[in-house]
Amino acid sequence: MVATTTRQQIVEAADKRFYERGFEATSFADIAAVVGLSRGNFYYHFKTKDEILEAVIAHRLSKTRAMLDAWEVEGKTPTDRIRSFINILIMNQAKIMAHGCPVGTLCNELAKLDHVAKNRAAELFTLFRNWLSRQFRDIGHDTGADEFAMHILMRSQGVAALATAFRDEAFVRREVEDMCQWLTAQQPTSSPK
Amino acid sequence: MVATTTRQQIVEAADKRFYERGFEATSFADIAAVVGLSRGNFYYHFKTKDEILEAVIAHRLSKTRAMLDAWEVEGKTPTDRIRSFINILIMNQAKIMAHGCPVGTLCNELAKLDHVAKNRAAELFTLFRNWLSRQFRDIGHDTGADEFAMHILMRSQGVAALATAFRDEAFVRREVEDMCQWLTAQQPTSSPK
DNA sequence: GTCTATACGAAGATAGAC
DNA sequence: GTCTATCTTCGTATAGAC
Repeated sequence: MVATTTRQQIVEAADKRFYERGFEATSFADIAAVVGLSRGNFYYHFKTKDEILEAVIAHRLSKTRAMLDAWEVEGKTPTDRIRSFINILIMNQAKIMAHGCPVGTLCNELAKLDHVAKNRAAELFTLFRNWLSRQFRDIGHDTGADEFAMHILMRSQGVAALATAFRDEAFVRREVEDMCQWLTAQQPTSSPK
Repeated sequence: MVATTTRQQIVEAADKRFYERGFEATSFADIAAVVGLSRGNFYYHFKTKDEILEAVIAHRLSKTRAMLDAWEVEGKTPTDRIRSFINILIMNQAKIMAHGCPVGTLCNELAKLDHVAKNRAAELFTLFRNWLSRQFRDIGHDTGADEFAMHILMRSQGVAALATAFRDEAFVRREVEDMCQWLTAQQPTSSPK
């Protein structure tokens, strides 16, 4: 068994609260209460709020890499793997309807605050972007793979945003279905040039 | 000339700050400083922050209605009018890259705060949705017009989100072009059934 | 490594003078 | 309708005891 350090607990609690409530709206007392720490002790682990944010982003980057690696192993074909990505919208539907996409909403908030960590948070997008790009290359798209990656990323962001505003499950299902159809249509023709 | 009331000035300053910095991150002092008011006097006009938010949303709804009405007059065909909508992504590119979509980011923030006004803010989306839906009906889509409206709304949200994160003008142009092509492809066949 | 106590400023909000 | 003064709460941050 892995002993969960206090630091880890703080990062996980902060991660959750930042996602559910937002970075600005989350206070130290808020996080400390979840972990069961006094506010004073908090500063032993993190000196400033920005330090916690950096730790949370690093934690999310690490979790995301692990998830992408898992999809790499599970999916038989690149197309299957991309479907894993699209399906997050279904898997996390309830959370997305309540709090939006964790990546998109964090990037938006940090952009507004013009926060030093805004580009660091965007690395989360880059992780997905590069992974998707590689899948499209593996399908056979020697050119345009990155454009395809951005397109599918864009769609998932759009669906998440409207899912939060309208909380319409049928809409989410429909758009996921449409994304999968689009994906199928992107298979390069097997006929020779 | 229209005498700008202090109340109007407050609403417009709050509107701008809420968009550029976010609702939570904007303080009374912040808005008061822009208008040139003391904090104390502020409360003569608005009792709570939520009251300002409601006034800002009402103001945005009114501005949006005026914009949609203008597009209605300017655009010769429904397709032209929908293009006006798509083109906001180009027109407001710089602002979107810095602060995201005003509607999407507000809805996201209020959803996280589980704020009483979150559904009120979503009415801004509904305005666009219904307007787009009507355009698609006018094109000739007796069924599915709302689905088309949601699809185009979804795409514009997705583009805005990634524009903020990556600040890539080429990406925005490419996706706008792709949306316009999609739109053209949605013209119902003129051939009889 | 964890606690209590405390400093400090910012923010929301109120009372009352002008 | 605008101001100053004031209150309270909260959030960030520090010092120092256990």
